[in-house]
Amino acid sequence: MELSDRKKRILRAVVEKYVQTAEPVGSKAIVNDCGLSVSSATVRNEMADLESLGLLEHTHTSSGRVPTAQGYRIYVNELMEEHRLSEHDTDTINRALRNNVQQLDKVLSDAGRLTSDLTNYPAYALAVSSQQPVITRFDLIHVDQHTFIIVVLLSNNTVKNKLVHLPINVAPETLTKLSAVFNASFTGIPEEEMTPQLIAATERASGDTSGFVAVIAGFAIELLMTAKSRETFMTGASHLFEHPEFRDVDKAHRVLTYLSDENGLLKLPTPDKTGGSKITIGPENLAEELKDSSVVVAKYDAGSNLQGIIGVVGPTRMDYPKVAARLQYIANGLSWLLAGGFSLPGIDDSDS
Amino acid sequence: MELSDRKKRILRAVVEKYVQTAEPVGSKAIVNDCGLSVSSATVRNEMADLESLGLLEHTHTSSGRVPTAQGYRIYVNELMEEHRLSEHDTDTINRALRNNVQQLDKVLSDAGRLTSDLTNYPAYALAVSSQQPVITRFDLIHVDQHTFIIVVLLSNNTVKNKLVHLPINVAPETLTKLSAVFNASFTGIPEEEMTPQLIAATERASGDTSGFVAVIAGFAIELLMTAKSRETFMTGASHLFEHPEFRDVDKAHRVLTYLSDENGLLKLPTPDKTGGSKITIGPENLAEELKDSSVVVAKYDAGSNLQGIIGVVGPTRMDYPKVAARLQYIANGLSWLLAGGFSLPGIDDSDS
DNA sequence: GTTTAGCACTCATACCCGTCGAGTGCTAAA
DNA sequence: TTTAGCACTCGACGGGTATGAGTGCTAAAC
Repeated sequence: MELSDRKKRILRAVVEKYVQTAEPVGSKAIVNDCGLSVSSATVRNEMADLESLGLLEHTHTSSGRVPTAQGYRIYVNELMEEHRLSEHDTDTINRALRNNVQQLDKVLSDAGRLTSDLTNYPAYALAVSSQQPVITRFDLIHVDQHTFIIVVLLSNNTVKNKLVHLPINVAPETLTKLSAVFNASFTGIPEEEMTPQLIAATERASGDTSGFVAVIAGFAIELLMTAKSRETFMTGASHLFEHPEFRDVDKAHRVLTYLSDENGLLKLPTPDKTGGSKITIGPENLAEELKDSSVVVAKYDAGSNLQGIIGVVGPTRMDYPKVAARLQYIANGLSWLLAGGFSLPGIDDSDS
Repeated sequence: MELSDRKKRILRAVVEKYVQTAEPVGSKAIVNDCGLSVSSATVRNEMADLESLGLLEHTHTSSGRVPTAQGYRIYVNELMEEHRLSEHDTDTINRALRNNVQQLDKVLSDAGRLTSDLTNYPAYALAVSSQQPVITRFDLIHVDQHTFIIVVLLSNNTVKNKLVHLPINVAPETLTKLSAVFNASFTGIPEEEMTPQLIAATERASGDTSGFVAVIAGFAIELLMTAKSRETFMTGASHLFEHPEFRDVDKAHRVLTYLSDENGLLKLPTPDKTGGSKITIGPENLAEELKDSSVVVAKYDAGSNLQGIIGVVGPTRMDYPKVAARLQYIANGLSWLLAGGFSLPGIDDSDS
């Protein structure tokens, strides 16, 4: 089915007006606003056609029309124009990126917070790891008699650490020796190969009788297990209430509860191969709780396993061009920043 | 003013019934429930007295009474009994603590999440640092030709790290040398003493011309600045909607927005010296947004600057004894765990 | 054939009003 | 001091009516 030009213009006008006002739009308003040189009656006829095509709908006989999910879909696919971000927008985003993305193991939460702040929707962030993570490096740092720090570099380029107190004496030399042992025996192997046998063997090899090896191995296994399950983050919940469709407390509660649950977040849409942002409208969402919300996602990719997804959730009545453009810009910025663009302020280093 | 015994019993009954049902409670219900051997008329008289004392209130002439903030205060101070946690509760909390508190620099978020899950209220967590943080130790870990990791131990026992890419070659020996330089020049000094002069001097001393020193010093300053401003975390927002007093979207929105803002969190109540949990009821809150909500906070303390606050926010109609007991138990558990109770599973290590 | 004006129709919203019931305050008796 | 009785108040609920926006349809105009 191919829509006539005039139908397209009307559909587009309905979507944009509705996005703006949150009120059903009538034929008269269309004529006034979008400069068609026909009467409202003509527009009414066209709108009736659009309705029978399933692109608009009526809550009741009278009172204006509202786009259906399918209507939004056509709008997103065919009618909307690329939103050009204003210089002010790009400036704000650039500044926020520079100032807020700090530690690597906080990328997720920083990215989420940023996305939410800059789009005014609740945002979620997911870490994507294409490969099974392994440990690439161990370090044991001596702090005092009873205390040391385990620092572990994972293959996805994040660094994890743990401060350990032991009731026994910890000599710096022991730590040096142990870290060599660990770097020899535990790097590069996935979690399921860290068997009790391997640990026992390492314990024998290092002559450790005080449980050091067991503690460190335990930490390593724990890390790999949590790194395997994708990490998630959600923030900006309060933005939900800025939209009249969430004045229904139960609806808001449902969506919020869904977003607060890690398992829910993992089931949210992910962008497809093309790399652009992806828009999922209302019932296109798999989750029952989001059947009348929309999700926009984009992907950041700084190579070597440092990849992730940022997305926002809002009502189906959403300014898709604007949100998609901002999200994409943020994702690109993150990619650049994480790929090393941040490491030396003032020196441009934009490889890979 | 000292209340008669009967008045106390009635006030207590009103509070507890109202907490349970969320409906104004009438004189008849009191007689039925709390086994007083007087008629409802007598109770009515007593309630009228309590009202003129400002402990109960009426929305309108008819329909039952509701405790005022002052009524709750009296209840909390004088009438409520210590809530004994069931074995099931303590088991759940213990298990959750063991399983969820992992990395030291995630204590805040883990503690918050836990608190929210176990109390069914939105929870907040704040890190408390009694002293100005300084860096106690630097390590530079070589990763590959262009990449290394900065690991920094702060005086508050948290570990921060950053992965750095540089466009120039990074030799392992250089890193070893530099880390010695940094450990000599930059440990133990607060942020405001990290002047450009000091950095320039260090740069000269180490013979560095490629900007290493500047990058690392920049990171150090950034760290100290963020560590100075207290860290905050909020989670469990969706629990707010489980309480009928937040069916008013605007009210919920106000509270949520307040809690989502770091500056808001920092102004929330903090426990006082005694160490027990502290309860702040309705208008006792400084923040306008929380004038009809209540806050319960407790403090965890694992010595040596590893201290923090966990708290929950809910309607004034809150089961104070239960919430306070749980919060206190969680806080104690955290203290124990962070003080080293976790380091060697199976070995009991409950010093400091 | 397409467009337009006119008109009857529909439905959400707001408002008013009477009823109902829970719970009170007061008074007079126990 | 306590209790029973009674009038009173006020929110919740339901139905009836007015209002107004915006439609669908039809017949005339282009």
